Amino acid sequence: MAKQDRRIRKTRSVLKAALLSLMKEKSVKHITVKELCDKADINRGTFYLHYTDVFDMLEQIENEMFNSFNEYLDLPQGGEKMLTEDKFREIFVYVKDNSEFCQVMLSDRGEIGFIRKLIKFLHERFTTFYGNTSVAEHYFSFIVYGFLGMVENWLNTGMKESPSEMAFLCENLIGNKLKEQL
Amino acid sequence: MAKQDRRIRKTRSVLKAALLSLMKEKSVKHITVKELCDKADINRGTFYLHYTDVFDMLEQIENEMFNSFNEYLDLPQGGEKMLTEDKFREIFVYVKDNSEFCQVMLSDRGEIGFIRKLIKFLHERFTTFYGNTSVAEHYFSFIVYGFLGMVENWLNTGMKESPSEMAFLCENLIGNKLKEQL
DNA sequence: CCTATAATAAACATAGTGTTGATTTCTTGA
DNA sequence: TCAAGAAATCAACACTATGTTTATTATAGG
Repeated sequence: MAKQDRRIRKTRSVLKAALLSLMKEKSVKHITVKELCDKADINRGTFYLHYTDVFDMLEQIENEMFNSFNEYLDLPQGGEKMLTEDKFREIFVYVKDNSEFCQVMLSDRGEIGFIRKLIKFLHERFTTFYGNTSVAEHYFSFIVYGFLGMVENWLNTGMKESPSEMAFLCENLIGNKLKEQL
Repeated sequence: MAKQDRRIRKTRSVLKAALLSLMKEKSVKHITVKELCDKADINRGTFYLHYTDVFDMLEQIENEMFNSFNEYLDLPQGGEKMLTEDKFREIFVYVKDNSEFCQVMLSDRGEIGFIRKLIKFLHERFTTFYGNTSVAEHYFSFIVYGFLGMVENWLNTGMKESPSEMAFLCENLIGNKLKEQL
């Protein structure tokens, strides 16, 4: 897709900043188009040129984020996509670079669609280890959600460990110990 | 608390049914007080005698659910509260008995506050196994989220396994293998 | 049966919504 | 650099849902 008009980029960017800022104070469900536009100093009519409502806007932002996340990860299409320690590290780097956004979106001010998209995203990029029995599926869900839990905990405890350290923990836990045991 | 007036119970119950029913069609964020009351055949003014808005209503329902869940689980106050296989089974029984509600609330039509409350609930009722180092905290989050993942997967695949079977899987995974390994 | 209280009905001001048309400002590429 | 096209603004609009109030009716429970 061609690069879009600078005015469009600017409008969306300032609206995005305003939304993120408001979401630090209150849940997205209580944010109105009016106050968002006031905050961003954007004509309300302009908002409707881009989005249908606040939730639609958040969803578009989420989708952009997942697209950039996907490009960044650069996993081979089709074939085996099991995450290696390197890929785990890249994920933690990405999360750290977007920590402000991720933290808000995973908090109770966010919107459940983000978590659902994230689980789906991870689910598609982890590889099942142990066939496709229903038990294996349960274990697999356990691992995917568990990984999300570690990311969330890392974010909420100030990201004290480096991405490499976190990747090591993940590889150790998911890639080795669980694999041996299950 | 004393048992409340039958009319109150009836009003709330019919509103709750209407909300759940609407949430099967659309996300809670798009449900208005008006359509909810129309569906429930309740005067809109009556709604405001009980709740401030749809989100407030959902939150009250969530809280009632967690209170009943907590009573049902009947864990000893204060002391060690590590979940045993028996308790795991009880959780799956409870989820099954409330599967309609749980499924909607965990879907993208639900509200993120429910997941946050649920994680918090589980977090408080699992016992940490390995001290309180930051690494242990990460593993602990992994387990709590992982458990939620298994519950969600079980719900979304038609609850084919019995609660006892699921409890066995959990105990095996969380109580034994991970404990030995970490 | 009586009293208290919950639910109803109707009306109201208000705020936010979503859209429109005319106008101004800005961007881009020739 | 300038012209054409597109985006943003502004003001106005009808509309819908909100939240509250008042008077009235219905019902629960002692």
